[in-house]
Amino acid sequence: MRLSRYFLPLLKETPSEAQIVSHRLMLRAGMLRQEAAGIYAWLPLGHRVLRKIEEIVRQEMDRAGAVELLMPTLQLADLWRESGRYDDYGAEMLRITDRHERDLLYGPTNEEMITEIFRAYVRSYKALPLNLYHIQWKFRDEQRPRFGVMRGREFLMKDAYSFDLDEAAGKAAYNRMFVAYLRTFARMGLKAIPMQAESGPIGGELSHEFIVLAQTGESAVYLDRRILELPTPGEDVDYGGDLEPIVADWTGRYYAATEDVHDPERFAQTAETDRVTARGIEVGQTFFFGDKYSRPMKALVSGPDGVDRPVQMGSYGIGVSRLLGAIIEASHDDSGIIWPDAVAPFGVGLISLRPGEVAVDAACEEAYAALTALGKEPLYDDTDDRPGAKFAAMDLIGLPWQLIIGPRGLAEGTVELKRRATGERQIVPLAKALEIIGR
RNA sequence: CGGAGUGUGGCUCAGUCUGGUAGAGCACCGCGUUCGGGACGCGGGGGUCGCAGGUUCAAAUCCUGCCACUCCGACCA
Repeated sequence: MRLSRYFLPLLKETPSEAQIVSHRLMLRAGMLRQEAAGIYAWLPLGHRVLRKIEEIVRQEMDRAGAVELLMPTLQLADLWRESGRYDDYGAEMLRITDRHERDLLYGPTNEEMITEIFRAYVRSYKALPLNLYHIQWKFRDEQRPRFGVMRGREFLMKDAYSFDLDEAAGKAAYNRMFVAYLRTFARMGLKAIPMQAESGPIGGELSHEFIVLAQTGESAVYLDRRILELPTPGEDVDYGGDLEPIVADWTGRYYAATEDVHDPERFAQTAETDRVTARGIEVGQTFFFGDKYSRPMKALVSGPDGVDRPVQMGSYGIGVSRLLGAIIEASHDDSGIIWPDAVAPFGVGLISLRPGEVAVDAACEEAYAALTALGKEPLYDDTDDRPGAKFAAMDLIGLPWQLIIGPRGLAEGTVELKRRATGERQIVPLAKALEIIGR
């Protein structure tokens, strides 16, 4: 992409409404535009990152055996009356009336609808296990939206729902999602720690929150340092096998809890040198809630014995849009964002220090073509801005590599390659720079 | 939902107390000089001062009502 043809409205000054660093940087980097309290338009740069995150989530869900579908944002109130949650949910639910005076709502989550879909088609244990998920916009009418995408009213969420015949199979399904979550967040360059959680309005007893550690996190967390060293399951993890040992490692060996469920006495049993008090951002939550919805909504399956029983369910959410904020909170410096390679909106920022000068233009075009061929998605700054402004802009938007081409270096047969995360610079021939980026 | 604030050009803000024909910096457009870490000069465009009433010869400024947004707290992917 050529910057001269792109839409990247950078802000030099910080808009006054933004309090936390991720919100400030997203606004300054031209990723986001607030349209109302907690409601945002995703500008091209932000949209690209959102898509990258979505794709990682999708790949890991698919790998774990979940099947994607897409449910609507609007739902009939009657469905929620079946589960009893229409009244329970309160003012956070955005309620709408259509022209026929039918009660609708903008979905804050989809347990009811997925249960309705399931019961319409599935009768037999032979169709199980089944896990259906979608990535769809949700709306929760927060009393006080804030922190940009960290707590918006409209947000993009991946929600998966598992269906199993009995509790043991249901817990195995829960474990598959648990492992998939460990992998998903790790791929985005995040340290996400699963912690015992209260299940809140979703219900159920088995639940974990996945918390990203960041200084600006919304809640206090307490954990054993050693949990940070646990290995993330690899790409080759066997989702058909027993995942309980992995889950047990992450949930049973070391203390980790949010302030809601923190138990100081148990925490005190951890060696003082291993005790860590930090702040965290919740980026996902898993629930196993058995027949909480299937029983009232009569989602029954018959087992091998021919007897009907409510299907055992779990649900598994990831705050896709919130993850952008969480990643930035965890990865930035004074100059701007530092995107992990896997979610970066562009792989390389190609900076021409002197557009219009023949040799510089030629070298830039060569680099642009080569980077594109490498699949590195270069963003080519071919504008007439001064070098200083270009460097500052590139640091702000945080692409992993900066390839800087100017007349001075070219006279020596070199270009400059900068790694955004470390600030490390190498003065090398173009071919060498391309080779390093391509590794 | 309790408490506290703020609405003036795209952004950051001054002007409001003490009423008198709307300002600065950045951004934008033109020209010129510049050009390896957010340049400079000259010229220029852009604002129903959140909305609606009211007071007044005169309202960004005073009064009333409404709306939106932000912050602190209680609550949440």
